[in-house]
Amino acid sequence: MPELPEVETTRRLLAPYLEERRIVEAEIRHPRTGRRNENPQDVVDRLKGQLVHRLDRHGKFILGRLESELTWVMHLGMSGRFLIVSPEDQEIAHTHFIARTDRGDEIRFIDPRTFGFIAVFTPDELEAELRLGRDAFIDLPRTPQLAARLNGRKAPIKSLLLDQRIVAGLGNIYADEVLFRAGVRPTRRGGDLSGQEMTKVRKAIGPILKAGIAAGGTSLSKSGYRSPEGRSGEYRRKLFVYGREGDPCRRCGTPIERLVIGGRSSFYCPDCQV
DNA sequence: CCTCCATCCTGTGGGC
DNA sequence: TGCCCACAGGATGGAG
Repeated sequence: MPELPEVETTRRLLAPYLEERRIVEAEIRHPRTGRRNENPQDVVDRLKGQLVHRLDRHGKFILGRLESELTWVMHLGMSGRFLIVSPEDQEIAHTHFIARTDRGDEIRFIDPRTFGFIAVFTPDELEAELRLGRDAFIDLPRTPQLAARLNGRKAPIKSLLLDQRIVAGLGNIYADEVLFRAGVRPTRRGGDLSGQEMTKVRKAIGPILKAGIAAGGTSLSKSGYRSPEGRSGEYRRKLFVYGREGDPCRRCGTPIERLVIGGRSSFYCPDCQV
C-alpha cells in the first residue's frame, strides 16, 4: 500500500523522534520482519547503541544513517506502519519490531502481512540489496535519461513505471494517476512513446507525488495506510482514476475502465488517455 | 538483459 | 446476518 507519498509522510513524522537520537533497545518479534539480514538477530545487534544521524528516503525505503557505516533500512511492504508511543502503552496486534530511544520514545513497527522488513546493512550489503533507480521525487531524471531507459522496451509503460530500478517510488496508485495526467494509456509499450508523451509522463510525476505528500498520502480502506500519528491520508478524494472503475472521468465524464496489467489493477480514462 | 508469473501473508469488503 | 472468496498500495526470484 505505501508508495512514495505514504513513505515520505511516515519519514517526516518519524524524523523528530529519531534524528540525533540513540537507539538504546531494539527487538525483532517476528523472524520474517528481519529476514533481509543474514540472521534476524543481526538487526538488533547492529542497531543497539547506535546514534541515528538522519532519516532519509530512497523510493519506498526509509534509510536511517547511523553513526557507524551501517544503514538502518525500513520498508513498509503492503501493510506496514509505524507508531510512536510510550513504553507503557499497550501493544497492538502484529507488532513485529520495537526500538526505544534515549529520549524514552518507543518506535513500533506493525505489519499484518509481513511483506515489510527492518534491516541494518553494511555499505556493501546496502549496495547489493537495494537495486533502485533515482528517486522519483527528489532526484527525478530528466526526460532524455528517462527516454533512454524506456527505449526498446516492449513492456507496458505502467509496468515500467512500477519498476523501481528505472525510477524509485511510484506504486500502483500513483503510476495510474501519473499516466492519467500525462494522457497516456497504461497499456502502451514503453518504447513506443513519442518524445512528447515521454515529456508529459516525466512532467506529471512531480506534481502528482507532491500533491500526494501534501495530502499525507492515500488511505484506501479501514486497514489502509496510517501515519505514525495514526492518521489516514487524504489523497483518496483527489484521485482521478485509481479505484474509480465505472465512475465518470473527472475531466470528461466518460466511465473509467479497469484492466489487469502485469497482475496489477489498472485504471484509466479511455477518452483522455491515448 | 527482458518479460511474465508465482510467491510470500492477513484482513476486508462485496456478492450471494 | 453469515459465509466465501477475490483482491489488496510491494518486491523478488526463477523460468523461458
